[in-house]
Amino acid sequence: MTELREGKAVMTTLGYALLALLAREPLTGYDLAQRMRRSTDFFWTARHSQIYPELTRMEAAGLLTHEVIRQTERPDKKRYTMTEAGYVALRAWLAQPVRPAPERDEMMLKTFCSWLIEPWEAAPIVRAREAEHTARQATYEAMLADLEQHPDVRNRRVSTPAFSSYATLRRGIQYERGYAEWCRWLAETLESADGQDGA
Amino acid sequence: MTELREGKAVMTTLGYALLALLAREPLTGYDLAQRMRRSTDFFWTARHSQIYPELTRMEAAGLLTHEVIRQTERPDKKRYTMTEAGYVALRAWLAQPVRPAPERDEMMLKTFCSWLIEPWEAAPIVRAREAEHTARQATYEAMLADLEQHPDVRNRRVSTPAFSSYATLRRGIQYERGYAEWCRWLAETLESADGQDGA
DNA sequence: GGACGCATGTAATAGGTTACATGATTAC
DNA sequence: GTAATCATGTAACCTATTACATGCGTCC
Repeated sequence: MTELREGKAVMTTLGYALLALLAREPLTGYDLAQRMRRSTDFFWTARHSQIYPELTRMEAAGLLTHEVIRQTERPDKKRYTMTEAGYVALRAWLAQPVRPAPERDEMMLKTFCSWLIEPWEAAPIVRAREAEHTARQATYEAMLADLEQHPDVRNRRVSTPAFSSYATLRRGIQYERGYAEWCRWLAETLESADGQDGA
Repeated sequence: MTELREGKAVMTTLGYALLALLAREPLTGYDLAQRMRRSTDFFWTARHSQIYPELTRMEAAGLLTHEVIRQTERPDKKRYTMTEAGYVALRAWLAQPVRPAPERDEMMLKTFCSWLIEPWEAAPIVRAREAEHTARQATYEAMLADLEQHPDVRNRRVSTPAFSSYATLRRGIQYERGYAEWCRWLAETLESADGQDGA
């Protein structure tokens, strides 16, 4: 049996994020980097500079294998495929409880000291965030509309990749909608309070 | 004029988080560490090992000063107070747009590959998260009830620390409620799907 | 007697970002 | 010509966590 952690190579969350994507289809490091750059539909981000070394480490640990795809018009690429050991590791991780994540939200931090600036100064920043969240909500909703057509989603076949994507998307939409709503409330409060409440 | 960044000491977000707390009242490193350990009511976390050196750096940059409070029964402590330069720096940061934060949510990551395990295996993990978010929602709601008694909040005096705390708390509650709701939906779907949808 | 709270610090390591590096093809 | 996409990698740096370190007083 090939052991997973030889020297001191313990799995990182990034590693599991890569496995999460590779569990669905074989991908190259470049593909993975693209999916992890902007967190649309996916909930973990990383740059290629972090991904390439991680893939190498994971392959050394026996969780992945790769095949080189030679190309003439473009650079050659490595397509990574999960091994059985990879699936075992991912399933083992899934069964473990979720570790509480440290909350770090710059918008909230600014809101916390928004009393230091004038309402008319603060309001536009809040409005900008509102627009961002509303836009992302719209993007997610379009993706959801597509996914809802999928038979696995319609039939609530929960043990399918399509349903899992559907579940995360629902949370994404809820998150963006909620954030946008809160921004709207705060912006309106700041705007209406402006004038009658000086520094 | 005392310059803020002499060598290469640029402000970090942690620095602003510390200023955000110190803008309300002078505090010791220990006090700050306590407020930043668990993100109840506050939205930035850090350990004391990160806080103490940062305070030293910020004082060197002229944003803070400290006075030693001698104690006999307990160790002496340093109480940090913001300087005018500190307020200027914090306000300047506040006026800048919020940088988009990388989304990293382990629960979402697990949901994304929940199709790999049986519904009856996934459901308890989701239920555990639901309980956590519901509990935090309750904590925040109790804090909100208190804050709503505050005259600055009742009169919508937005340029007060009390109102700023109120605004962040509202978002906190909304966040926890939303997350809990989504967990409930997912858990129920997984539980009801169990049996009629095998691997 | 041992754990916990007060109170401050440093050192080692892990995790993540930015920048450096290369090189072909395609689109404006 | 200039930028963008494809494709992979390394190096330097910054941020954050874990662990090490000290020492007194109180509570169980």
